[in-house]
Formats: sequence, structure tokens, C-alpha cells
Amino acid sequence: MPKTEATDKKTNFFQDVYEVVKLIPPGRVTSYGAIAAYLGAKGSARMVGWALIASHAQQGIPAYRVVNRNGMLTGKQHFEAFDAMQAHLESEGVQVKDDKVVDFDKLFWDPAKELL
DNA sequence: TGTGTGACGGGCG
DNA sequence: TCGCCCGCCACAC
Repeated sequence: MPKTEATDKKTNFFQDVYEVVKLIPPGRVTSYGAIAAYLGAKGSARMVGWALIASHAQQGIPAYRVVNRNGMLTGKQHFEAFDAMQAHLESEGVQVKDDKVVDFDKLFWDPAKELL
């Protein structure tokens, strides 16, 4: 046994979150709850947010495409720059107004459906 | 080992 | 409609 799965288990959770986030297509956004539900951890959306914080250590993780259920860029304060999150979204064609994603309902990307 | 915290979500008044 | 509380689970101290 190469490694203890019990210890690797939590790591899988973080990696799993990264995998889903990386699968989010440009110009689209999703919510923490959607990712949590897709991972089977429905109701534990906070864990997704926690994983996103750790995602800073990883590269290629478009965490700026992940917002809360209201479409608000609640995690922007955790970015290198407060406007980096909004800038990235606008760069992909996602309109952001008052730290909120415009037409969030249309741009919403549900991994449980799209990634089926 | 136990307590507190957190990039959330849903329910209730 | 707005605001508050509870639940949820992993991690840090």
C-alpha cells in the first residue's frame, strides 16, 4: 500500500474541487453549493470555499468563476487584488455589477447537469 | 482532544 | 423583502 487512503481522502476532496472548477467553461460561473452537490457533499458548500482558499497554492484554478448562490463575488477579497476577480470575469464576457454577476441565472453552470 | 472559524445554503419570522 | 439563525465539515490553534 503506497499510501494511506484515509490521509489521501481529504486531499482528494480538494483535488476534486479543483477538477470541477477547472472544468468550468470560460464566460460561465457556478456556485459553491453546486460544486458541493456534484461532489456529493451537498450542504457542505463551506468546504468548497475552504478548498478554493487552498487553491491559491495551485495554478490553473479559475476560482473567480465560482461565486455564491446570489452571484456575488464574495471571494474577491481573498484574491491578490480586490478587482482581479471582477476583471477576469469581465475579460471573459461576464458582466459584473456591484460585485455581482449580471444574468447569473443565464451564466450559471451546473456541473451536475452540464458535466453529467 | 476540544473549541473556534469560515470564499455557503436553506429556513423562518 | 430583509435580516438572523442553524447546519455542515475540514482545518488551525
